[in-house]
Amino acid sequence: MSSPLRSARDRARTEIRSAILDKAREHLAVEGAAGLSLRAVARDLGLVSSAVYRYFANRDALLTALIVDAYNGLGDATDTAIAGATAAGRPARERWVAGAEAVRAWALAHLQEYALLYGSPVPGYAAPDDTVVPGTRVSLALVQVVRDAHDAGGITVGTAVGPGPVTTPDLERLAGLLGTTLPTPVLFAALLAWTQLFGLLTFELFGQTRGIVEDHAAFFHDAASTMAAHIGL
Amino acid sequence: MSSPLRSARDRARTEIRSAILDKAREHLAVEGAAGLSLRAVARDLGLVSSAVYRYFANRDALLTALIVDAYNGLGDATDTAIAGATAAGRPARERWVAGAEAVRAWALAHLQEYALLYGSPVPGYAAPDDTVVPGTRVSLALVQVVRDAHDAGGITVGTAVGPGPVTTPDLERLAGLLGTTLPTPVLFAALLAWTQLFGLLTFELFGQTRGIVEDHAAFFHDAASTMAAHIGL
DNA sequence: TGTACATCAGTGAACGCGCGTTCACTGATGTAC
DNA sequence: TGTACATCAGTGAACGCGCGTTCACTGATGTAC
Repeated sequence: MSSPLRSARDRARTEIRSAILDKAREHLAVEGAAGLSLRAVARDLGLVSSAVYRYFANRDALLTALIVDAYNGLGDATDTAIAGATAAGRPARERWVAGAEAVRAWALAHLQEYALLYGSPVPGYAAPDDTVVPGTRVSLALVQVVRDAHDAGGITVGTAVGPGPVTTPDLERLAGLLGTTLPTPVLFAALLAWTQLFGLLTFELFGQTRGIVEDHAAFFHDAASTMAAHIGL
Repeated sequence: MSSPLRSARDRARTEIRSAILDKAREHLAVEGAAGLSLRAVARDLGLVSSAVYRYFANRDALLTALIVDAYNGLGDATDTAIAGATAAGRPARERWVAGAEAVRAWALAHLQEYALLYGSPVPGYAAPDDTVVPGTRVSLALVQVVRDAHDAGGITVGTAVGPGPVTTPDLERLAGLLGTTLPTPVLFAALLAWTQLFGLLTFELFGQTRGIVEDHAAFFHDAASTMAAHIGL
């Protein structure tokens, strides 16, 4: 507290906390969330299982930390990709595709973490509020591309079918929540693209498109471009 | 074998087998696939755990039976809905939407079974070949609507962005597999709609759209119509 | 129709396993005087 | 700078739990003569 440098105890604390998280991520990658065990993680670190309780209140707290980190990793990857495309002066559609492909790249590299975020809910685990904000990062990054394009006048609304009379108020509420003036048909298309993006990834990662799609990267690229086109980018 | 009526033993066998499956489905609905336990199922049926092994070789065999039944339940529901819409003389787009909404209705009524089929893979479980054919039923039912419409000349291809040069051969291979002459842009759009349909459902069921979409039924309806429009129905 | 044997559903005990969490403890690190 | 006390990371044993699977067995059902 009084020292400008953190104490040895303090340093050790953060280091070991990360070591636990890293090892837990390793286990997650092999066993999945349901098979993640405090005891196994402790064992692998040469710790006694009860020692982990100095760092995480219980198994759920460890899971929550993993979820928050995963959301942030995904958020960072997407932000970086979009920022890069923006810096390179790429048009909105390509920025959107770059963001989408960053999501895919992260998901492929972190399969079980992706499953933790977007797969079946872990039975008996209720995500606490801490996970909400990091969880919105990807969606916000992607919708920001659409907002920028719209602000620059670069969106042509021409979707065949838009939202119906029941869905429209829902979208207006959402627009208010986002503090944006995006027209509802555009927001509708963006929402659809969002669900499609993750639907596609989930199918690819969980093996539903096995035997149907061969070149997943190419298919994803074409799909992402199509989504962007539907949004009007 | 010689008797026209099945023996008491035989009847008991099929009945108890179904009782085990029913109880397993109940447990699945509460605990999820990872928490499904042979012992708990046996206990609830007043059986000793080892007795279950007279009916299923092991836990994985039980899971497989649940998966096959679930795929068939979903397939039946979809077939019935589409057949009903066809019998009522509804146009192709409405037939597609009817099929999609049947998938949603089934999924809502069988959340954990849906998760078993389309959620995170169960760690350590590899679905055997028996599950492949039932697994394709929904997709085939939906694509059949598109084929019928195409055969009747009812498809207007006008998608903004189609498949690229890498994806096109993939789609031609798939068309061959299906034994259809659907143009690749239509097949591409159908594939996208398929992934979007399940992406949307997964988001709704797993709570990703909580706080974003209020009236899920209406949103789904609008989304399904939009997908159909993108296919050209 | 009656008897002898074969089949097989269900039993109960056991094997060997891993899990999350609690708790009194020890000894090293940090802090206040 | 040195000492006394407070903090707290890590220990090791224990509690109580549930799991999948195997195996020798019993007794009822089915079958062949």
